[in-house]
Amino acid sequence: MPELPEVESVRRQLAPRVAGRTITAVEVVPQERFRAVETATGRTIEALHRRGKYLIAPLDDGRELVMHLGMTGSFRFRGGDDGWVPDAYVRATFHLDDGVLDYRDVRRFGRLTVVEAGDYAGIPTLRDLGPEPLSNDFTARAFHRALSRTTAPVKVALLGQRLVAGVGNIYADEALWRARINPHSRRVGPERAAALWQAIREVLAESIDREGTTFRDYQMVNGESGRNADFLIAYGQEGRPCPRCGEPLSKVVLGGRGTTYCRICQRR
DNA sequence: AGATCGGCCTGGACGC
DNA sequence: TGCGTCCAGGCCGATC
Repeated sequence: MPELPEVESVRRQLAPRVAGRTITAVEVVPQERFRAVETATGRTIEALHRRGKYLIAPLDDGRELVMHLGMTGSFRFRGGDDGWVPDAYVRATFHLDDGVLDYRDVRRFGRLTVVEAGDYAGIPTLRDLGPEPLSNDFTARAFHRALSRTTAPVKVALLGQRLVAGVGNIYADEALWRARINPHSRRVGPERAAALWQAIREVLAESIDREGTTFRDYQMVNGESGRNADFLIAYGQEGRPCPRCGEPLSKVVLGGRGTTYCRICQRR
């Protein structure tokens, strides 16, 4: 499940290979979630940016190719030495002036679309996206204010993308464990908010350094896995002893998402 | 307007 | 072995 560190790792591998390249042809399965992608034909990709879990490629005509990997999306180049051969799960293919790039997505939760630059009216999560957690726009003070304005459980609020961009189920559980905050909490005071702010930045930065977490499906452009899975303390670790207090970690469903936490040292 | 919930989608794990 | 059921979850749209 690509979250910010995984998408950033993809961006870092993809950017040098697509920036400045011209799209000579596009093949894409006809689906609403791939709307207007074929109109990128003939355009040159100027750069590759990331906002939250979205990849955004400005084109040379004032539009942007916006990409979201969903749960199982990945990009792979043909003809490299990584052994990639297109399979039945390729949903789109970009023919570039110097190579062929496949978009593969088993579960089809991903999305590719072309919009006027900055016009995200049709992509509500991107339109309403919160600050980049590793930028100076993300401050503990503003994070606490934003948290105070919502009544949802803090875990659900973190997944909403409006308080902060790019946090998904893995890093929400990791950050809440690190900050000792109960995922059900609907009120988080300034000190605990500051601890969570710090924990979010730490878990994301550490995972980027390890090129992301491969738990099931995530793979990089070169087909390799991220190295952060071995360092997960909470996500997917239910029943294992909490490294702080030894209590077996509990699993509940919160906001429709599996949530693993320590009921002792993340007490409400 | 914000909170909540079901649907999308498919492979893999599990039970019988 | 094979079949059925459940689970994973980011986002979106409908409903409360």
